Amino acid sequence: MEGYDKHAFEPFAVTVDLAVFTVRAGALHVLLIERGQEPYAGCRALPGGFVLPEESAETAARRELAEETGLSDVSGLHLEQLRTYSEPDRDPRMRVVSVAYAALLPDAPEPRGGGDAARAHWLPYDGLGPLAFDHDRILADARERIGAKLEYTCLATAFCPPEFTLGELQQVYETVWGSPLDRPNFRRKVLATPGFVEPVPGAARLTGGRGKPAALYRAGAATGLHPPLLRSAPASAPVPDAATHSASPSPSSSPSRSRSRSSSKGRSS
Amino acid sequence: MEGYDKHAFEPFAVTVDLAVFTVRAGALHVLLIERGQEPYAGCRALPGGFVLPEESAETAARRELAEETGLSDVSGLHLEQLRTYSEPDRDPRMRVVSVAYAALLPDAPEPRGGGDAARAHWLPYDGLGPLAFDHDRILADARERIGAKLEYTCLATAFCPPEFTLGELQQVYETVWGSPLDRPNFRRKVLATPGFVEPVPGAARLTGGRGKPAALYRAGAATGLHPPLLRSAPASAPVPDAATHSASPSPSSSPSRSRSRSSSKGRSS
DNA sequence: CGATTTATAGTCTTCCTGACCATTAAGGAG
DNA sequence: CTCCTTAATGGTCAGGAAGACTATAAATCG
Repeated sequence: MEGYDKHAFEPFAVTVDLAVFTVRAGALHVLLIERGQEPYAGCRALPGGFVLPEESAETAARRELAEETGLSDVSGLHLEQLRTYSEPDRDPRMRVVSVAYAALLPDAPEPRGGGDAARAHWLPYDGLGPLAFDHDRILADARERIGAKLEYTCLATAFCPPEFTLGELQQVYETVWGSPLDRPNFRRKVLATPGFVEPVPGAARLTGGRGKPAALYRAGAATGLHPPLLRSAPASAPVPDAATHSASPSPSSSPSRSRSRSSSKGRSS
Repeated sequence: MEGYDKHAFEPFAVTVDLAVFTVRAGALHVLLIERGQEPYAGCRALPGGFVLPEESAETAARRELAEETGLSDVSGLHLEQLRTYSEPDRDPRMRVVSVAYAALLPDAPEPRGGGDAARAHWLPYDGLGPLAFDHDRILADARERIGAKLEYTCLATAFCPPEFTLGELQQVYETVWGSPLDRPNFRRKVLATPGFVEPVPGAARLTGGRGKPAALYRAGAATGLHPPLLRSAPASAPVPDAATHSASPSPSSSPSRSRSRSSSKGRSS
């Protein structure tokens, strides 16, 4: 980072690639385009494009998000930088460095609008064939990142419409993590976290028909989640077993008597 | 990510910037260079450099790490991509996109060796003046990332030499987090986590002189830490208090008896 | 030697969570 | 209308993890 004039440097093309997720019908969906030309013609790929001369990558990502989804206002959507992919051979034509972003959408309207949006479609994450370039890896990284952030942030509400039920929120977790959660426990945890959700006063929604109507909630002001809401088995970083460890002396403390208190966490007025 | 031939695109310079950390004398130190020329002449900056035509950013980062530290073998060091900084005006001379990396070193030998290494020096993280370019922000992001990863990974051992005591490991946490930990509890947690550390059979080290010799440990095979070892107060994602949140139907429950105990983290007395 | 320092070994209590069971409030079948 | 099903909501209970200590062991220093 010094002496620009002295060293020769290669010019790179810089692009952004977007992993755009939504939850539809209980399944995780991704926004993909079908490539019309070589290389990888006919293959699916992540939406994306070049970073323009006067743009930051962040700006370019949000612009592309608007173009590809056809949505007029993407300012409220969650968009976060994932990481940058820069293998020299990741694009056979030339040297392209790509900054990947992950975005979350509440509902999943099929993209419509001019130009780019027409090419994009929602596809279920599971059962996707191979994607163009290194987009398989980008997409897998994106899913893992989102799954991890659900644990210790309030990000899940980004998948939900402005008003939602706790059942819908729970389904976000179950869909992204791919494992079911206990409903009462999930409820308890969410409601005990100050600022995660706030109830909509008199509202309730009939949940599609059968069953008791569910109360509606809005996203709260909190962004972090302490303590976190952990997945049972970590998908990304499996603890390598350590079969022969001799730790944990087992406390064997006398069983504490019934706890009458309700004990929520947030307080501390 | 399509039609390269049809669109004009701006060539960017791509660089890597390194936030290299170590723990020395109980304080977090960073490897910095002093710039010799404009812009920001005389300012401190993160080490870094251009990504070469046939390199990935990862490769470039490791090469720069070797060059700037003067170490002959950096293959075992922890190096992870942080994020990419691409504001159009971040370098006044030209359009430069920088991929930032964070690296962790066990001990902190003053860099020596040819060329680049001579410019680099360890400086305490606390009390640093402003850095060149947007390196303040990169450095702050790096520290936050490392602090967060200590919570849910076994990363802390990357700051330690091959054999270390639990006291040294604890000091890593305390230094990066900036808050003291209870020693017996820390011990219990680390030893109860399979694969975090493994004891070196007959070894013990006199801890600088006074006190009982501490047992030596090596880093284990585990990478993840479940359940995590949480900081008490999140520095990065402070729950926005939610002063006026009306959520959580309120457990009523008479205000849980004042916790008579100290409640602050540092031990009392 | 005793005092100090540091490592290590417990104890106890509280809080969080997973696994349940119970109740309420809707719709649908007969 | 009544019973059954479905889903939301409200509880209980036991076990585990973590915070807050107290106690003991093994070195060095004065």
